[in-house]
Amino acid sequence: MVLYLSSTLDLSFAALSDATRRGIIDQLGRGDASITSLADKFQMTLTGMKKHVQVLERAGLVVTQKVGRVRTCKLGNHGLKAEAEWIEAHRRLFEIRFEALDEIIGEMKREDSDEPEN
Amino acid sequence: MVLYLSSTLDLSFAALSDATRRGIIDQLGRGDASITSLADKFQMTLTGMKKHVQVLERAGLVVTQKVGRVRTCKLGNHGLKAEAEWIEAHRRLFEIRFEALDEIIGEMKREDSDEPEN
DNA sequence: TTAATACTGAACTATATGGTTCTGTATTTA
DNA sequence: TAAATACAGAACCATATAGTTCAGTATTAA
Repeated sequence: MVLYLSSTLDLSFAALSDATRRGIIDQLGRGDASITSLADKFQMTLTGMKKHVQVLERAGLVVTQKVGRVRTCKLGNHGLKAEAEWIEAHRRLFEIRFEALDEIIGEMKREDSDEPEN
Repeated sequence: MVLYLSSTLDLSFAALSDATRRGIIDQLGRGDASITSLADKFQMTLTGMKKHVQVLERAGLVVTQKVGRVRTCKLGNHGLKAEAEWIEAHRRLFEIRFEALDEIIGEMKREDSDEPEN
């Protein structure tokens, strides 16, 4: 289980690290969209938007298809499963650290109340 | 709920987009570590490791403290909550798209079986 | 007190990101 | 057929990342 050898996580987390791209995902959740309509919505040049879409595509989060002169973008069949799993597994890890900390604090308090109040 | 205006998600997802940094988090889950020990573990120069730790620190995932000449790194009280929430919310979004797709496929099949087999 | 350790910071390299403009091409629409 | 639309791609810019080396400082150990 060598989680840190996955380059798909590299690509998807990198894709999600930009607010515009997270916004594109939100938007595509409401319905498919052309590059132009996304560029309008996010006030960006067509070329700029195309690059964002490419980053999302490389990560498998978005798929596109060109029909005629319009390239339509939609959410991919990615599902964010591996990402959710990584995050959940490591949330537990962070929690464990705090539980350990709580124990230490608990012990300190117990020791404290054991001591005679002089 | 303008999710795409959060720069904390930018920082944390960017921090998580590198395999070495995800590995550092794994390692710190097993116990606190100095920059040197992490550099050894990940076969990297001290300076290179310090940069990775700084990225994790900026994202709040790791905290460090220098005692004497040793800087000790530990997991921060971050908890990956916002990240988990974003991912979970959007997993549902991807699922909805597929449910919609399933419906379409279902309809296609029904239409198919409705048609006389000629 | 000298030597080793652990870091800090500057400087450099190569590559990626996030954006632009400008030019060209294919497809529609009028 | 001519004009408008939608994109593709090259080139450029500034900044960030991922790494290095090299020189310095502060601690600790011998």
